[in-house]
Amino acid sequence: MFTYKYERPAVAVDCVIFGLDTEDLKILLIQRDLEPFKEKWALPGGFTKIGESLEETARRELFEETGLKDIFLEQLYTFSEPDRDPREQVISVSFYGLVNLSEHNLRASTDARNAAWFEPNDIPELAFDHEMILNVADERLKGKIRYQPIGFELLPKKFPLRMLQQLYEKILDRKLDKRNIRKKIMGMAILKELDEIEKDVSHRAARLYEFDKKAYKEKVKKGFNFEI
Amino acid sequence: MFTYKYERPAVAVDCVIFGLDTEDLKILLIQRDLEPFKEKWALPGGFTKIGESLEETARRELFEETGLKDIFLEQLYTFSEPDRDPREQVISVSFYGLVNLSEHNLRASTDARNAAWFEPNDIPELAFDHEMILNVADERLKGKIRYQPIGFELLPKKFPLRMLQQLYEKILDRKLDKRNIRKKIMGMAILKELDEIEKDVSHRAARLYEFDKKAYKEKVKKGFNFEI
DNA sequence: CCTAATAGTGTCTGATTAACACATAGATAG
DNA sequence: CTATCTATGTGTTAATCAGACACTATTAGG
Repeated sequence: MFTYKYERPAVAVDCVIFGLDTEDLKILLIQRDLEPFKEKWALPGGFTKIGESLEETARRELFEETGLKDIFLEQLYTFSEPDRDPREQVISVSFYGLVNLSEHNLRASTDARNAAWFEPNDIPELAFDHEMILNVADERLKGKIRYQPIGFELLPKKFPLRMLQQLYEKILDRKLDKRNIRKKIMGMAILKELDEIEKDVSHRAARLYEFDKKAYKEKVKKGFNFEI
Repeated sequence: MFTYKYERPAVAVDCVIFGLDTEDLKILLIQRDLEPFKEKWALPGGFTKIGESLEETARRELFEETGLKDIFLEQLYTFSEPDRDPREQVISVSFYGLVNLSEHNLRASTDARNAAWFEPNDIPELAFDHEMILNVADERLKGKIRYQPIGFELLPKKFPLRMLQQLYEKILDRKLDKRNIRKKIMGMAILKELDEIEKDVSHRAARLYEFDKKAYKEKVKKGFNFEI
């Protein structure tokens, strides 16, 4: 038991994890096994422990609840409406994360909680104010992906240009011209062309590329700005 | 006294307030009157109380410590390194704010704390990790001012176009062409031309304008994007 | 060998941005 | 009242960038 002179809110984190499989951009949810909102789906997360930073909390909870680790994770926003949790006042610091599903698998959860990927237009009713958090994350992703090369976090390490184009079409929600986007991205010189092509496709195989982080960072130092 | 089953961090807010006077973009600091860092300069802020949101905490502390109220204020980032406060673990949710000094005055502080405006290149050594918070706020302001019409928060209600140009030159730290920036901003049609001109200037007086928030919001609905 | 599917590639047009200079209004000083 | 000073206010041109657009090449599979 711990005693303080003044009343303190609890502090938790919630994570909005976007994952790209072969087709769609999905959202990672877990099913709650405790009250309140028992059985409801919710964002993965949990209470912070003394001695850890909030990002550490987020990564720990994410691993405990879903098995995901070593992923791209950034702070999103801190939610603090006094009544957002029916039990007592809980401040939630939210994070958003990006993973490519082909290289990160959900494992059977140690907490015996269901974890699953949901399509954006098939999200169940969520616990707490998690729908609002999800919306904020969605807007942030849409806004940020045009100015920061975070899209590559959603793609496999080696990817064909078609996949990059489809990703941007999905997130920005409009068609892009193949030639124009290739021109643009190749003009940036931040992709490494590999001596490898796709396998197991029933048509002409495309060349594979990978994001050249080193080249990107060098260019940023010289004033380069990513923009799609 | 309040008792909890698990140890909890304290939760505080810190505010980075940018103010524009006739000349420079300044930062609002207060001098601490308590340990730790007694006598040192720090960002205004304080601990949150149960029942209020963090933005409410920020506005309350800002008013108590500096007399400022009804200003533009947005959440910035949440800092949570376990050792950022030498007393115990304190999570700081930071906000940044914008005011124009000609229309908001610091009042004698009820807390008997010194509050004062500092030039960016004349900031004293700060308490805690406040220098880092300040840097994050600075970057956010630089990044955001190009895509959101928040610059008007720093200007008086009625301003000549020269002032707008100087503001952007100061924040973006480069010269802008008078004709080009006028063309751009007038092309947006988000300024109302007033039937008024500057007073008390020792040269030809310039026409005054004001930001037309209503027109701006209408345009945003129709897909307009502010950009300078 | 024929078909189906996707890869890969260049040009033109319109729009946007950046560079650039001078006449005018009003205040001040002699 | 005249000269000077300071800042206002205003268009054009050239360069660059973004968007529209269509065909040939490669591979797998039947």
